[in-house]
Amino acid sequence: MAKDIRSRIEIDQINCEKELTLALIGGKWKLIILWHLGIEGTKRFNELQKLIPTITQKILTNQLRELEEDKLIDRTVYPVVPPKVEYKLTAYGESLVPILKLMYEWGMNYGQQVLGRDTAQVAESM
Amino acid sequence: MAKDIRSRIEIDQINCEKELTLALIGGKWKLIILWHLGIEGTKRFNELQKLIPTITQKILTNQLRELEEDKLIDRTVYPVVPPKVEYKLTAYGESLVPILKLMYEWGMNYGQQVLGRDTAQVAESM
DNA sequence: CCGTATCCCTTGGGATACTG
DNA sequence: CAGTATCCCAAGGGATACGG
Repeated sequence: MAKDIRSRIEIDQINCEKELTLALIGGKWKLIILWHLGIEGTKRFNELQKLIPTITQKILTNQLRELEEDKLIDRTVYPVVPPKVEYKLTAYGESLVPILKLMYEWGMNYGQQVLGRDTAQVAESM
Repeated sequence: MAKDIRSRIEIDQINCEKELTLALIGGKWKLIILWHLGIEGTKRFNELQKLIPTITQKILTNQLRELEEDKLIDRTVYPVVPPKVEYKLTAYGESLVPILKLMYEWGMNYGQQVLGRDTAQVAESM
């Protein structure tokens, strides 16, 4: 059911479908989350937390919930103690990866040419 | 000089270069502005205002200023009365258009499949 | 381990009015 | 025509603490 999604992103206020895309990836941490899941595959909650040290638990949960609601990631709960929860991209999420890569390349170029920032080491670490 | 840009988008807090890209296009109206300038070419201030009826003058000015600061658009002032100001994409702005088109296509697909929204008429109007 | 529940605060965006 | 100048608001994000 798409009702929740519609309400979350206020679809009536979207002028064009590219803004819908932006609305889905526009959260402060969503790009990194999608990137890690896209490049490195399935991750547990605390693995993501280690990969993104400055995010708080609450916000990580929040961002993951929204991505799940928007059908970009899947959440799998294993009924064990202690809890184990895994996140991975859906087909929709996967189809977004090429765009993320383009954004990455464009941003790297821009960073070097306009900001004079060499991003080689960042590129490696991601 | 890139100092202003750095400070505006708080470059230290960018984890990866795709977030830099997001930071540049992430304003509420920037995608539409870039789109119009990219597809239809140079526009005057009030032409943009007519194309985006629900934006206020202040916000339009603000978004245009930021895009200009970030070297994505050029602003040309003609010293005439009444004033005439034209906006158009820079080379950097142009290089962003393919990404916008991908976002547009992805969003249209997503809209149809996940939200069940037929976006044909929107597509025509843009 | 993987979350919720509170409380707080900044920032982006907006309504409105005025001006060279 | 193309802007500033004020004032205002809601929402997203964050610090911290607690729970199954």
